[in-house]
Amino acid sequence: MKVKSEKTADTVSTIEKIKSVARSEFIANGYSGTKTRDIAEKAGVNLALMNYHFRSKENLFDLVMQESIEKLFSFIIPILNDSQTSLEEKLVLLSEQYINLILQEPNLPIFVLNEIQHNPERFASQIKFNTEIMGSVYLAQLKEADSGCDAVQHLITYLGILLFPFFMRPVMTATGNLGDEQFVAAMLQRQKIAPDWMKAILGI
Amino acid sequence: MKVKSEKTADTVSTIEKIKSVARSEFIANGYSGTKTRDIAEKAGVNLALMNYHFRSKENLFDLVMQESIEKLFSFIIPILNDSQTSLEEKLVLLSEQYINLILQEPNLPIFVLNEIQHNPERFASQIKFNTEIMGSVYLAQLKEADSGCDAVQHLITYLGILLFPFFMRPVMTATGNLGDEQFVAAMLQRQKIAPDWMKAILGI
DNA sequence: GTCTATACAAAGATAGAC
DNA sequence: GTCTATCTTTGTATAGAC
Repeated sequence: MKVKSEKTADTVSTIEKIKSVARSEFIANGYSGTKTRDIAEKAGVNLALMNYHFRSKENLFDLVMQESIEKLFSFIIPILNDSQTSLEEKLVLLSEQYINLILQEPNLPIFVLNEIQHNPERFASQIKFNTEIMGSVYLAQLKEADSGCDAVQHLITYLGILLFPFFMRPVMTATGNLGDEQFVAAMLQRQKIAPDWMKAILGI
Repeated sequence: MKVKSEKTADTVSTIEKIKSVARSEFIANGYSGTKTRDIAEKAGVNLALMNYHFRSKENLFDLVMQESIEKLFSFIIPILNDSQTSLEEKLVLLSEQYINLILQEPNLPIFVLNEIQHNPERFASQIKFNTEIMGSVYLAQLKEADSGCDAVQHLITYLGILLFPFFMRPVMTATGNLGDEQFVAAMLQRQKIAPDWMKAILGI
């Protein structure tokens, strides 16, 4: 029984180890830029183990994508659908929590959006944009704040204000305009100002 | 002489044909997602011809990247550095010309930024962010308009307002929230409003 | 100089024996 | 769970036809 539980524990940790390395490799290099041998090597496991636990590279990738899409989109849904908070409060919450989240994993947005672009129909079903976001309290509040412009526009704009700097990060840091620490500092500054910017756009 | 000029013309068109297909393939699938055989097939040329005209896949890719970076970044430099136009005029010009440009090639931004992220040091030298953009008249005018916040923040914000919707496009269209035509319509609407949004942010 | 057919090597993923 | 074999894909090199 001791042996058996150890085996189970090892199996779980091996699977998690592979998934963990796969996640960082896929996010760093994309699907086609990632080699299964690299994952196996960095996870310290035998190459064939990946095919034993997961059926294929594609399968493993789908797991990572599902997690990543969940993290990037579903994460904000509770904030968007809280009927107790005002629009202003939602803007603050979104800025705080979203930027904190992405600072932990700066390449998550471009990874997810890039892979979706390469394979839109494949991942479309996993994105809960229709009901949870398009029918959210947040969108209704945006519509109320500015009936002159489509609320979806404002939705996208605010996401862009919060996320786009992370797309530009490699450009800024690689060209030597910004150090890594300076980028983080800039994002923390942005985190505080962003809600005011959005309110200015909405005229509230 | 006639023969020679014809040969030259054919050569050019073959090279251009390959480059043209390579461009669209690389932009659609990224570097590692693109196979040389696909390029050859879609260009209707023999596979070995690619290695004859260009030395390698990497070489061909570098040409495409150089063009793409030029298109995405250097394109706006003349607008940014025109000392004859006001900040408000620059905002309008940027919105008009940038959105028109990207509507022609909607996946250009995410392609370029994604590849730069995969290989920052390699393409850093090609991005003229230091002098031409960081030292631009536009940035000085932004600084003048809002001394309370770093002008680079505003630079990034406006780029995000103009470009980020294109990153979200596959998400919107694939989930059935937006048709392709509706997306274009939304971008044309945004093209008109974006300068006003930015002025609201700047408080001018 | 331009293009084709073919061959080769390396890397990839997967399957099956142990 | 592991190791090895295999089969496919992919990038590149060569030899020669036009």
